[in-house]
Amino acid sequence: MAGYFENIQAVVRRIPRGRASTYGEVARAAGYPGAARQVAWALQSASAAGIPWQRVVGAGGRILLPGESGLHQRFLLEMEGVAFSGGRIQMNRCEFKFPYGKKQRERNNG
DNA sequence: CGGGTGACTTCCC
DNA sequence: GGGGAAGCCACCC
Repeated sequence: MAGYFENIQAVVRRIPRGRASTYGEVARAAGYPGAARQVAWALQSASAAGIPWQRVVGAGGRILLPGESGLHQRFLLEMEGVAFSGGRIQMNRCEFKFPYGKKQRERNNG
């Protein structure tokens, strides 16, 4: 059985270029509703190398990563075409919604 | 086992 | 829109 990291990473990898999702949504799509903090924890861990971590943001499209890391994240997102307005991502245009339902969730994890 | 921590979220003022 | 409170859960001491 895949562990926490693997499930979360598999889900994050599903987020297409130019789109973004939230910690809570990723947690839900990975099968861990309510584990938003663990998503953040998984991303900052060493195993996060190679996954599009920048596409995961806070509820409402806010970047929660503090300091320069946050600026870097915004830069990476703008580079791939994610639209910002004010300090937030325009989620109405750029949010990626995971397909839900049993089979589809298996696809997310697998 | 208990307590502190955090790239969270939601609700309420 | 800022700020506090509560709920959340894996990790580390």
